[in-house]
Amino acid sequence: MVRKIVLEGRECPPPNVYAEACPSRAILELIADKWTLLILPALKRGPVRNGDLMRLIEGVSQKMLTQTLRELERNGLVSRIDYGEIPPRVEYALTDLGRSLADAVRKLDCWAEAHIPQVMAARAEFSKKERPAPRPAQG
Amino acid sequence: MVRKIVLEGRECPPPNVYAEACPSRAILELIADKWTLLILPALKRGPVRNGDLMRLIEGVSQKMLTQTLRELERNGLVSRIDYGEIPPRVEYALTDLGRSLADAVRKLDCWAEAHIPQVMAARAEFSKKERPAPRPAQG
DNA sequence: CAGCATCCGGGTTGATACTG
DNA sequence: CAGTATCAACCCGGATGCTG
Repeated sequence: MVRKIVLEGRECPPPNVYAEACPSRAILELIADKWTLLILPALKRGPVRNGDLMRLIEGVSQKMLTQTLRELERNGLVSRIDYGEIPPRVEYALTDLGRSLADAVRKLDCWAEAHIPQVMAARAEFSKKERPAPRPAQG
Repeated sequence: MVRKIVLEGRECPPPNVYAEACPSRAILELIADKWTLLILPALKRGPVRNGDLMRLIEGVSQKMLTQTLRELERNGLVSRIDYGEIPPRVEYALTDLGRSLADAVRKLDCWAEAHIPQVMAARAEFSKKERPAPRPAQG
């Protein structure tokens, strides 16, 4: 039996994002952000304004929203359209690059929503397992 | 007409993970973690030992590895198999639930790796845009 | 080898106030 | 409305030392 970890394979073997120095790691960390995971699919609807995003994504602060959007813009996933009006009117939209990622991200969102029952059940199960002996103290 | 339903299902409208109170948000935040994004696909290869993961995933500390694995276990995505041997031997594997998520997560990893050039290019472009006039002073 | 407890520095986040 | 600036609080995450 070869107990060696086989790296390369057609089906699923993960890529080499595991290398700390690889740029893909940095990109991955951009994606591994709770606001990114919410904002990206939200933009699939089409150009959205700042205020609309604020209202849509409950719990996000103005600071984090802008910050995340900037980061996404910097990485070419989102485009910012400033109409130069007064009062200000700015719209955010997915770029082609962003769209290709938003599809994958949306799947995660859907997964999260679709598997709430299973996860909840697992948590309950885990609690039980963790406390097999409720410390009978003394008799 | 069934068409409308099909369109809604496969097209983009994001789900209601946007509600702060919805459990899916909590689940999403579990996913929105850089180590989760690396560990999950890593387990697709089959049961893996702690040490192997440490070596595979560069830069992860023992603490974060265990911590993340615990969290994944708690949520029913990963199963922990302790062989009760000495020296200790523990293996981690995906549950069915975890497997279904790992597929989606792996796509993100692949995306990150596949789009390095585009992202790099976008960053360069962004830098230029941010500094349109490098203050040429006078000619 | 697997994993926990502890300490602690710093990055990240939220609140608030302010601008155009 | 969109966005910045500032500050304090917090939590994350690394390092270390110890256990079985």
